Parts: sequence; structure tokens; C-alpha cells
Amino acid sequence: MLNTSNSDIRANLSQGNTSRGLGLAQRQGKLWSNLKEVCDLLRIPTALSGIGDDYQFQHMQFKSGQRVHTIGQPFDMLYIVYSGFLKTVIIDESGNEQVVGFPMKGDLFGMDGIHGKQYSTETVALSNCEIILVPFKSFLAVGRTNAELEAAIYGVLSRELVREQLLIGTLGSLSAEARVARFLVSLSDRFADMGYSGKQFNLRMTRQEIGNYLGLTLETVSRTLSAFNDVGLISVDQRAIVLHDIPALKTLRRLPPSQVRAKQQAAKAARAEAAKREEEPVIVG
Amino acid sequence: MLNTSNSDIRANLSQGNTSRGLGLAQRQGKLWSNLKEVCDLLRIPTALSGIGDDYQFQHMQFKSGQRVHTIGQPFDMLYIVYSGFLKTVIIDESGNEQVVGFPMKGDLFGMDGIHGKQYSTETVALSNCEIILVPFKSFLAVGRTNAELEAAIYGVLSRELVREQLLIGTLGSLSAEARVARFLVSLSDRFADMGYSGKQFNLRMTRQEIGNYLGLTLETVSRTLSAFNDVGLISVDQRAIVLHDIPALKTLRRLPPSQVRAKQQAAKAARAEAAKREEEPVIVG
DNA sequence: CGGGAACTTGATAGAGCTCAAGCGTGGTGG
DNA sequence: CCACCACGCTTGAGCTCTATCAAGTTCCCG
Repeated sequence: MLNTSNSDIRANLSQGNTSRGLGLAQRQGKLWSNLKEVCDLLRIPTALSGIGDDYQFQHMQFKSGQRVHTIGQPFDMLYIVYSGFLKTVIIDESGNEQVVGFPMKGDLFGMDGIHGKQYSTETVALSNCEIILVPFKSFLAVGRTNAELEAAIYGVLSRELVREQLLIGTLGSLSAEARVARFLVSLSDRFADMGYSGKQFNLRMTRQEIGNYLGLTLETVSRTLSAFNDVGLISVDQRAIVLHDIPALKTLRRLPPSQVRAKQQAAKAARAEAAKREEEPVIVG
Repeated sequence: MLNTSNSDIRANLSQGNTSRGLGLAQRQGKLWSNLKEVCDLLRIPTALSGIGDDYQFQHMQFKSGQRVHTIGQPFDMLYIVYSGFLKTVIIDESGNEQVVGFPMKGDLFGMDGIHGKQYSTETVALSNCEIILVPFKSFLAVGRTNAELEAAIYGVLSRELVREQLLIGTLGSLSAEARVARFLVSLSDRFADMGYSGKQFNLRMTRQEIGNYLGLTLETVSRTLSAFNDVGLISVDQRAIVLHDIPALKTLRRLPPSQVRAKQQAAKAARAEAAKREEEPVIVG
């Protein structure tokens, strides 16, 4: 089923929140970032004037499974991912989760809390994480120090708005295969942005979480990944992914029927034919 | 099919962008709004200090079908709906539209353009509209005059983020019936906010546009509305809607099978039974 | 009054969900 | 260090919901 051996893939998958090979100080995480570091993380051009060390932002460690903020919790803080992977979910009146995003390095989250003075989402660490805490008051104060910087901050909010619109477009109009394909490409892009390989990486979330995010069941996600694997678009083994044809994944709308699928199709057609014939009066010689 | 006569419904549906009965000056629209009026529209508390007449925002008229901004157009302006109804769409690489919102009175739009310096969406008037133009520079300048006001402005962006998350939740996890039901309730809420009736109103968009927004086909929307009408949850006649049981619509997950549906179900089951019996060896007396 | 767009309704098919069973893997405790 | 267990993943079979295709009807606008 796999075109590449597991060990080959895994050996090259070192991005993400791992403590192997780091010194003690780094493993424990740094404690503070200044404004310039924060801007770099958020991909705000730091050529902007007047960025100094006036502001320091505290870091905080979260273990896998811990919640950074919960629904209904009073809002007073924004968060930036320094390292690690998380998921942001909303929960409806009957307790069902809906994943609305997978924050990772450089992503700002918690903005949903500004309106209404409390968070409407809940963000959970999928791996051990290091998060930069940005009190909303400081956030506002920083904007006031510099007009360009302020515009850039609005730009970060806007980026999130656009990201969500893209997801709406995906959920509203694409087939399961296209959704999964684009999800892989979007992960690829984000890993590439972070300086890791965009071609091979480990998924940080379960099939269940991917499916929830894409409006699909975990079985459909699993089947779709297997189908991509079978036609050589990707290699999958559990969480390990290799993308073999990113352009094709980008534009994929529906997978051409594979041989296995063709067989199933044929079998189905044959069955239907047989049923039809049974319904017709049979002339017995 | 309709529980209420058309004329009864229509007679009460006077909200929205209509020029009947208004004087000349109003029909042509006012030309400028000051900051206080803009804040009121955006539902920003105006108890805030220091809101004066320093800023004036120009109005602009759009006829039904006209575009307020288009995809790729350089960004330098935000827009607030003063009156009328619009739709905001994204367009994918193969030219398919996806409706991501229906801006109406008091809604801010165009924020997707901040990031990337050009609009990623296109907003089209569904009726004649009056739009307040807010140059992004002024928008920033207003925030700088007053800290509370600035927080409120971020709140408006955040509100939009939350609205989109809600839509993601709807698209990701609800049945067609639940999607349509919640869509009606959300329209109801917004009409009520605007001071109109939340119980009866006219849809301003086609079935096609509703379906596109909800990730459904126009036929499914039409059938679902008819089904709601049949069980007495609502009355529908073309664009005219009366909601008879808003709480039920709010929590609806799946419609209990109606008599017609039950008949179809029974017929189907019977057919399946018949097919089964045919497959079994028949003992002929 | 005519033409086109919007809407309704029906029949049918297929994509994806549900239910179910089995397997791999990583973590844990003896 | 090994064995076990729970969780995540895969795969299969059947069914359901919704899309698709196809007429008709109504309404609105010129």
C-alpha cells in the first residue's frame, strides 16, 4: 500500500514540537519575546520604524491536551503560537464540536473573544506547545505607537477572515476528495512557510479532527487518503504524509476512477442489470 | 400550500430598501454621516467620550446588481450598509461563486481587503443600496482618537470572525433542513435588530444564492422550505416568509417524517421487500 | 400580453454516512 | 523487556440524503 517505507519517511520528519537535540534552556522554552520577535512570527515586516524593546511578552508552556482558553471564559488575552500545534473548536448547543482551525507557529488566535468580551471558541494543544501571551490592552497599545504597525495588525485579523472564507468555500462547494487534497496542500504551504519541508510531514491531528474540520467523517478522510495513495498522488502511513504531486492536489476536483473503483463500479452495474432482468418476464425455453 | 394569503403577508412586509412614501430628499439618500451615526449603525455604544463631528463619511448609491468592489481591486476603503441588501462572494479558480455573506443595514464589509492590499471578495447589491464609504486611513485615525472606540472597532472585526465561524459550523455538521432553518432564524434575528418584524419578512436573495451560501442546491432549498411550510413551521410564498415557530427552527436537526414522506418511505420499503422476495427461490404451488 | 427568470415538484442516481469488524501502534505496567 | 490494552486507523457493505436532470408553473418586467 505504501510506496515508501515507513522508516524512510519518518527519518525526514523532524519539524514540529520536539525536544530532541536541543539544549536545556531551549527545551524548557524561552520565557519572553520582545515586539520585534512577535512581529517576525506574525509575518509583519519589521522594516517599520520605532519597534523597540518597550514591550515584552511572556511565554507559557502547554502540554498536549491542555486547553489554552475555553468557551465562555472572560476575554483579556490574545495568543500567538511560538511552537507546537493546536486546534480551535466551537461547541454547539448539543455539545458537538466543530473544528474551525489548526493554529500553528506564527498564528494569532483568541480574536473571537474581542467581540462579546468572552471567547466563543476553545483552543486545545495537540502537542506540547509554547504560546506567547498578548494582553489585549498591550495589543492595542502597540498599535497606537505606530500607524504602519497598526495597519499591519488589522492585516493579521483580515488574514484570519480570509482564511475562514476560504474554508467556507471549501465546505460549501467541494467534493470530499477535493477537500482533503486542499487540506494537504494548505498544510504543505504552512509547513513550507515555517521553513520545514512542504513535501513530507506528519499530520498532527487525528482523522476524526480532519474530518470534523472538513465536514466529513473520519472514514471518508481515511478512504480518500488511501485512494490518493493508491493512485500515487501521495504516500500515507498513519500520520506520515509525502506529497508526490502538489499541483495536481491543488486543482483536483474529483479523482478519476481507479482500477479498484472501476471494478466496484462494474460489479454494481452488473448487479443492477441482473435485478432489471429479474423484473422482466422471463421466457423459459 | 400556503396557510396565509399572499396579500396578507405582503401587506406587512415593508422593511428594506423601498422609496415608496419617502420625501424627495430621503429618496435620493443623505450624502454624509458623522462619526456618531456611523457608530450607532455599527452598534458601538456611543456613550463613549470624545465622539464629535470631526469626521464625515460620504454616502453612495448603488442600484440592484451593481458591484461595490470587485476581486483584485486595490483596497483603500471599508463599507458600511446604510440601507439595502447585498451579497459577498468569493470566486474560485474555475469561476465558481461562493456566497460568504449577505451584508445588510449596519454591517461593515470589505475587511478582507486589508490583508494583501486588495479585496479577495466581491460585493454585489441585491437591491438598491445606500453605502457609507470609510477610507481605511480614516478608519485607523478614528481608532487613534479614543482607546475605547478602538477596542470597539476591533470588536466589529471580531464579530465578523465569529459570524464566519458559525457559518463554518453550519456547513460542517448540519443537515440541509437544519441549515435552512438556522438561516431563517439568523435572518429573523437581523431583521429584528434592524427594528423590523422578525416573524415575517421578504427574502432578498434567490434560492440559488441561499443554496450557494448554505452549501446546498436551489432545489434542496426549495423543497426544504416547502416541507417546513407543509408541517406548519413557516409559511412560504416565493420571497415572502412567515415564521410560525422560531424556537423549533432554532434547534431543529431533522424534520420528523411528514405524511407524504412517510408514504414515500413506505413505498420504497415495499419495493425493497418485493425485490428481496424475487431473489429468493419461489415455491410455486 | 409575451418572454424570461425564479421557483416548485418529481424521478433517479451517486457521494458520503453509518454500522461493523479487524488491524496496527504506541504507551504502560508487570 | 515483553505483553497487554486502548486508541487510532483501515476497510467493507448497505443505506440515506442530497445532487442531478427534467418538466411544469408562477411571477415579474417590459
